[in-house]
Amino acid sequence: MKQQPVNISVIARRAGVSTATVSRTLNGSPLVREKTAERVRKVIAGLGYVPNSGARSLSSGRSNLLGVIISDITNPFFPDLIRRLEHLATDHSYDLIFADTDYDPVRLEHCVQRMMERRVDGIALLASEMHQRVVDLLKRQSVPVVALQAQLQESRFRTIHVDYGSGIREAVDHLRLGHSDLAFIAGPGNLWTANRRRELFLKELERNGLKVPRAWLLEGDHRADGGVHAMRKLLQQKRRPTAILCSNDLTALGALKAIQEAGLQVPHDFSLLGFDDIDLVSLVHPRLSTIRIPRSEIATQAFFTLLAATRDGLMAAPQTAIMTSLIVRDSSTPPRDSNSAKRR
Amino acid sequence: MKQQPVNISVIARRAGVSTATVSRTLNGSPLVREKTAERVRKVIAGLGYVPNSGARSLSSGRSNLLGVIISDITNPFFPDLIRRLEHLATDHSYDLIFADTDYDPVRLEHCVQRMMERRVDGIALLASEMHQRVVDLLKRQSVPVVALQAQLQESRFRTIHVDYGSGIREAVDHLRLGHSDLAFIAGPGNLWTANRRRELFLKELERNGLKVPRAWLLEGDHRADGGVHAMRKLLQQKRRPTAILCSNDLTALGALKAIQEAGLQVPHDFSLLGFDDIDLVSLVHPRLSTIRIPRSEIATQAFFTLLAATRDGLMAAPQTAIMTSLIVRDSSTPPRDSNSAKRR
DNA sequence: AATGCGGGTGTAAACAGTTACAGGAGATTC
DNA sequence: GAATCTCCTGTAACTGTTTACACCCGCATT
Repeated sequence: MKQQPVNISVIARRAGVSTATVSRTLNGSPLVREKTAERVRKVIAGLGYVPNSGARSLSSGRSNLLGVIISDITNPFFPDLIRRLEHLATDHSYDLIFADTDYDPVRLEHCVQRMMERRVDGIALLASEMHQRVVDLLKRQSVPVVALQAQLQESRFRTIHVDYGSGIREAVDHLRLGHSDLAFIAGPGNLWTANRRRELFLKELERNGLKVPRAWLLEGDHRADGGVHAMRKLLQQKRRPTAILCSNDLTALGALKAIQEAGLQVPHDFSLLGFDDIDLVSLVHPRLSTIRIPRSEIATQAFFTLLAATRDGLMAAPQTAIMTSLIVRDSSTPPRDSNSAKRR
Repeated sequence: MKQQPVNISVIARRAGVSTATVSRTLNGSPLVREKTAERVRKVIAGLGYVPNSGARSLSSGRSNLLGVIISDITNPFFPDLIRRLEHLATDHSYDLIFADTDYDPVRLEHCVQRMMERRVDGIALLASEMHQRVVDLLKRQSVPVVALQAQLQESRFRTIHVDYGSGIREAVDHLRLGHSDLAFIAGPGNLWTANRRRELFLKELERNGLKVPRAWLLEGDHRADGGVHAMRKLLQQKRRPTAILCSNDLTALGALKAIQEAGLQVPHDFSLLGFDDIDLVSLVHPRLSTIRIPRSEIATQAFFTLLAATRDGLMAAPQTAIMTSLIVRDSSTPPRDSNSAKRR
């Protein structure tokens, strides 16, 4: 004697109405008399009925699911982003299905495939280790996509434009006055966003008549370890830079660790700059100066872009560029000519 | 002229078979002749057909979805856990739907509700701000649940038993030899796990004939800020402890920051111990000693417990207790009588 | 009295799969 | 030569909702 499942028709029978009326009540349709709706709601509460969203999306064509794909949830930049996204989503009665590619393009492909099987209403593609296969997959189905990069020129994909340049300019301006020997620890070579940052950094230096020796242009992996290793390599060289800019904060934290292990000090021996402005950087000692990327704005823009793409298709989001900016803390010496009031 | 959707019957028609055969091919049933399956697969690839998992779970009764609920993805303890869980899930062709309660019992309730609507095959309840309403909700539906706490005695819920005691014992033993003035910065009072840790800590001290003055028993919030504030309060007191144990690593990091801001040093002025062993603690200077909770084991046990609960219902997981243990790094002075070889 | 209107409700056909059951075609057994 | 078995395939019922459409009823207009 299997207990019979509580579905919409059981509710309908018990409330003495049709399934249509129950459905309408559930969806807050104005086409139900308040008195009827009340009765239906009472039965629902009484039986502890929980609508089946699978069936729901099957017949309505909308899944109320959003897919989020990131490279590495272990990087504190992402949890924050996800949290914001999740709150936005649930506030609009969407659920989030989540995937971590671990920087692996093959995993990415599988993620996308699975999300399409779930018929997600949109995908926020916050990883940047792209693959042509993935792009093809996405193009084939017509699911809205927002990505963090301009790399996806495919018409249909909306992209969130982050202006790394503004922050990098401020950073170089900030350092230039006290330093002329700058090093850069880049991110992994297969990440679009990492390459972009390096590119802009070099371009900005050039604009200032500076040049980075090959040996001071290192590659990390956007994790702390990469920063440690790169910095150790830097410390082994006879000639050393006086300031170091990193492709992200974790890298900078790793570099800081390597510096401290070597018995040296920041900012006395090196000025150090991160990128992202994760909360962590103001927790360590000295607190890191960094280029802030406003995560919350990214989440907001990603979400509403997707929302706009699903609802009717009208009203595209404003799509303003997201600006980055320098946050000066304690890991970088202020330019020599700054007034002493700025020192702590 | 709307383009017609590619569904299973289109595939069937094109391949000259019935939908049943396509379905069977899709699910790798041995009841299809290899030659037929091959033909079907070719058509599928040709049309770029993506099965609809909503419809799938509607008729099969299994959603291949797992829900994960945590309190605060911003706490580095969780991303790691989630990552592991996600990898396990995708390896077994499950998807993860994710929710962050933000320590709010009401959010928790909504999460659970939404997950039940999705007909998840199981819920990993990794948050501990429980509510009777939630328990009732879960009891009503018969969805498998694993929780991180013994609080849920409801027969049906599987729980993962983490033995905080073992690590705490080691920690107190470690500190006892050099210190007798211990303070504890607890977690938020509505968290079961936090209360448990405090309780066990006090019990362990008592066992050693020690006692914590009321003023040295502070409450944090399991974030860095809480640690900072608690530590500042501690620093204002005339009489100060010589060692501080914290309810989690973020709290300890906050405390460390407050100590350093006050111009004091760890471990010279205070020994400091964290809890969790997030990667971060070996990134700061000095690296924190801490009580390790093996996250990966928790994820593994959670996942396989759920898996066992869905598949047939047989073979319950081993359910061994997960042991915690002390990891000594640089933030705690070794006991006075230890030989000097241990110093760095 | 006929017509129109609109709010509230029911009927039944989708939606896209899975799967119990039936059955056909060969091969094997009696 | 019939019965049985095995392997493969098809038919159709079923999963739980949404929603287009039809309909009814009471009221206001003509």
